[in-house]
Amino acid sequence: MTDQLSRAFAALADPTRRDLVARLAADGDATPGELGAPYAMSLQAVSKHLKVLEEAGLVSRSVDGRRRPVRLEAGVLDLMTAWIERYRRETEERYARLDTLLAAMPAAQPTQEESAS
Amino acid sequence: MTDQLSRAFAALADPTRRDLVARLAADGDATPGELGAPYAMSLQAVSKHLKVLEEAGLVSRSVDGRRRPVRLEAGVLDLMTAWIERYRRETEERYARLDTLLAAMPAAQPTQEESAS
DNA sequence: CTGACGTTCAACCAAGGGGTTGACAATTGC
DNA sequence: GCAATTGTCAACCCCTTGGTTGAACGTCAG
Repeated sequence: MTDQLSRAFAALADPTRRDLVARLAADGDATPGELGAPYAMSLQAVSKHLKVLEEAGLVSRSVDGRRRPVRLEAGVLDLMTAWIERYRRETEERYARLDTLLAAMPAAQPTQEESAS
Repeated sequence: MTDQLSRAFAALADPTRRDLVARLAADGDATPGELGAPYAMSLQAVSKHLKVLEEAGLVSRSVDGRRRPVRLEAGVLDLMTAWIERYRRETEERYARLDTLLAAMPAAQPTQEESAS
């Protein structure tokens, strides 16, 4: 599970981390303290979640005095949609081909049900 | 980790399972045996992977004699892209707004260093 | 200087994940 | 009927993960 895509999918598999991403997208940069406030969870736990997101490339942390503002990085999100959409499209194309094939058949050989004209 | 989106992301966090999805998308339905052949891994392990994909709603298994053909279900992929794209778009819109804001400013007020007093 | 603040690091724990092997169930072919 | 084929279930092992607490670090305010 060392590749970027695996880390990204794993990162978003956690509801808390998805919520963090959602809030960063909606409200913009925020500090761990601000981000963790809504959760019934220690700040250390939030820090760990942010680390996971960072190692997945979904988030970057800078240093500003004693604060570490967190920023959402959209790049990896693109990678993910690219992956998903590729195979979703392939599937749909295969189905489409299969449909035309079935439609072109001589209205016989029903696999489960028939619908010829 | 009980919700569908969490299960789906977790399912695709594993390279083997992503490969299974990729091959199902490219080649269409296949049996566990066929799917597992390329991997240096027991058939039981493949079966587990397929179960994870099934519980995520990414795949369905039917029964045909002693075979259990596996089919890729594209629906959940849509859910995932919908989630990701929403926040990617929000992020980009926020950046765009920020850019116009900065561009509209009177070319002063440096954020990191200052010399005015 | 000192103390409060914001954050991370380290050690620990319970639970889950990915793999194994062994046993079992169901279907097919001879 | 019997044996081979196809696949799942169950128990187990090891490593990772999400959470905890306690300590430490750097920074800002008085």
